[in-house]
Amino acid sequence: MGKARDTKNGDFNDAVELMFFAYRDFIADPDVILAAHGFGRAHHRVLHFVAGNPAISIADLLDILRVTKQSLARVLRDLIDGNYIEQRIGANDRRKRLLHLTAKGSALHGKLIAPQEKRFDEVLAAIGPQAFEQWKKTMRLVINSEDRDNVDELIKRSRAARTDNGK
Amino acid sequence: MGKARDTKNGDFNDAVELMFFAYRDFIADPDVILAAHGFGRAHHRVLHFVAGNPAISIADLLDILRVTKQSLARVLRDLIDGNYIEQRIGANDRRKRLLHLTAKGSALHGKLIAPQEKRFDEVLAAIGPQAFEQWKKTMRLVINSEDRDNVDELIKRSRAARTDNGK
DNA sequence: AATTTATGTCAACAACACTGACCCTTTTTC
DNA sequence: GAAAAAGGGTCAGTGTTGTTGACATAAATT
Repeated sequence: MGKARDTKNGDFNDAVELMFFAYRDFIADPDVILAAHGFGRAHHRVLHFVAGNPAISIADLLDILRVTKQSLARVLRDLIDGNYIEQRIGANDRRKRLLHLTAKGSALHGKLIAPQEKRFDEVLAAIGPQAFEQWKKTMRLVINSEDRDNVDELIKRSRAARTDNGK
Repeated sequence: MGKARDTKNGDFNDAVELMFFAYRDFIADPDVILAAHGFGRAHHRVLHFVAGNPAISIADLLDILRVTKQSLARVLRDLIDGNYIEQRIGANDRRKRLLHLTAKGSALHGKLIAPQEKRFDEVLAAIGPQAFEQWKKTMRLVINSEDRDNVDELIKRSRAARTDNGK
């Protein structure tokens, strides 16, 4: 009932609004490019996580995306048929179909992520590297605590994948 | 091609990943509650923005949600029929159907937003009020520049709506 | 040899978005 | 006052992306 408590609730509500609008604009960027290729956001997500996790298995990809394999199969089929992604049979375990971007897939992924990185480039320019680092730490805390380590790993792998490609 | 440039690109890619996972968990919270009521995320969004903008018109709500009126109509029908939202004919302009939450709608909205506010309460506890404010400023900059003032307005109205209800 | 794992696929269904075409009522404009 | 514009409602059809459930195949493990 005190003033402090009202302000506090307001803070959290603000955070909820900001999450909605920031994500809305962030995700809207690639839509135009996707539509030109006849793809949707589901295709984008697959492309993105295969880009960041070369040689990822179907099961691991399902774990990241948290969708059913039937749901993944549809968009993955489009991407494989369109020569954006290729499957390689696992050397150790020949049951696994390890996913890789083709040159075509890598090019599309680059186009899709460009406006999103540009968006954060502008944010960084506005607030400086220190505040940007703080923002990233905060965003990490928004993630479920039990998943934070996994996300750390994903980000690490994604960095490595980018360096390997000399990108 | 220098080391600094690689690191910089890595930063932006990190930001993209963080947006994805943070939003995924953030939005997953209310799903269980929604499912129990036979509602989906579209219902949640309508409920949320009517809560924050009492007496909002259909056109203004469409502008926030950025969906077609046919798409809105379906979920709005569910919410009105279920007595979560009521329409009042505009006093000045009798063409308008101004939307309000009923007590039932307000109660459901409260239940839906609770886990999300709790999530940010924990973030605040972890990083402190100053870093939290900085995070909010940064998130605002992630929003399209032409929309930031509108979001400021929405947040202001939402605060006012909450104070009026003595919440 | 039997079981489990990794993956693929068929079928049906539901939520939520879209376009396009109308309609009615009310307000504004000429 | 008539015509046009604005606000809203609705019907019909379609597409993407998600779901369950069932079943199939090949390869690895027990």
